[in-house]
Amino acid sequence: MTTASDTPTRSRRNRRAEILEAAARLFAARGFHGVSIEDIGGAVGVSGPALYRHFDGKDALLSEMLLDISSRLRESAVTVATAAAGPEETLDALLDVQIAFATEHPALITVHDRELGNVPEPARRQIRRLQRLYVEEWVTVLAELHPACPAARLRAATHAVFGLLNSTPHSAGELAAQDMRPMLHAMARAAIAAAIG
Amino acid sequence: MTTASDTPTRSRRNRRAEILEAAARLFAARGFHGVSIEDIGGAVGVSGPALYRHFDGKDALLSEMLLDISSRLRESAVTVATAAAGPEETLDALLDVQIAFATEHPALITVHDRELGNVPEPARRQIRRLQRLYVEEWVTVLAELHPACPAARLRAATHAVFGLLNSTPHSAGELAAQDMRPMLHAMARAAIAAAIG
DNA sequence: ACCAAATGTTAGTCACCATTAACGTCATCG
DNA sequence: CGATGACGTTAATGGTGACTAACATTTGGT
Repeated sequence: MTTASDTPTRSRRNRRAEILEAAARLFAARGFHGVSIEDIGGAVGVSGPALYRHFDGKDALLSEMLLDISSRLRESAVTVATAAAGPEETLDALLDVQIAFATEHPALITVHDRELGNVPEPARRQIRRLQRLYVEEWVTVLAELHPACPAARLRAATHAVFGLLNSTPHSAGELAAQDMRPMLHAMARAAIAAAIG
Repeated sequence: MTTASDTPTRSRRNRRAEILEAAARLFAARGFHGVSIEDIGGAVGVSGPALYRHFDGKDALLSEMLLDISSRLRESAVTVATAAAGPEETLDALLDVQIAFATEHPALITVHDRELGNVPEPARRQIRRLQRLYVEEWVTVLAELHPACPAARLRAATHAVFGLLNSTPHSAGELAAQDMRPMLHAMARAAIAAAIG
């Protein structure tokens, strides 16, 4: 109804990506089971079963979406962690990665931490693994900053910080991104210091 | 299959509450559309359409659930705000209310900020209103602590703090509640100070 | 121009699910 | 007792939605 039938040339280009993006937006808004194949097709200008030319099914679409998100996050974290000067700088860089992702792709973040339960088993394990590795990247850095703190506490604090940073989809529109990002960074920094300091 | 058929006397007592509790757990785990009436009935030992003796339908059940949650939160906030000595104490009390609710009823918190979109219109508006009033309770207190800070920033910071506090369902089992609660309080306090200070 | 792969379309099919109907049971209260 | 209402049960019913089948159309390589 709104988008999609722009240029007929673009259609051939990256339908897959277009579908994934539209599906993410819809899943974030109404939940996996609240969105039909027809809805997703309609959002990109094709209708219904055309999606089966690009994906094995609705489950496969979700699996690929979450796998992509968790891969990207983890990869960014690894890059940042290896290229860093010290734990303080690494933590700042990790925060920036997560904040950038959350503010630039709110729908992906929303889907990422709501819909894992709907991913069928082969992929679910892998996504969980990537998520765990991502968390461990944070925990490692935090442990360097405060070796005496038990790992369980560091992990819990990390999840709390994710909750803080991933709140952007909920407060969309309240504040401009240019104001939101440094505020989130400062809040997260202070929260971490309070948790493990 | 698991619970429910304990005492036949308890059955007559509070079926409604039992149903609401089971439904909350299921909705939190699989999402509103991922749970069938049959599932909910089965979870309390009756099967399927028996629920219609207690609720007008699946939508009505969700509406009542969210209305109850937002009412309880707002009422607690009002109580705390009127009985308080000063803004600092009020803020501490508000934090304790939210932390207690989030750690004691993780399923309710999860449903509360995921499923509003599935509530039909008469109730949706009312729930939104209660949620807005709850947020305003926080914003009012924060404004007293820092009058120069623009309201939009206070609102965004409040949402971020909710994200932090409501992260408990995600980090369930990492840390004992007795350790988790003061840590969340300290993190939230520090995050607020960093945001508006 | 011709073939094959890619990409769509529309019309089934089949399962699931919310809701209703029609029909018991049992306790309470007159 | 006997009726009434609370609470359940098992069969429809009707709609929706994922997926498949059968049938175009386009397109790029030869």
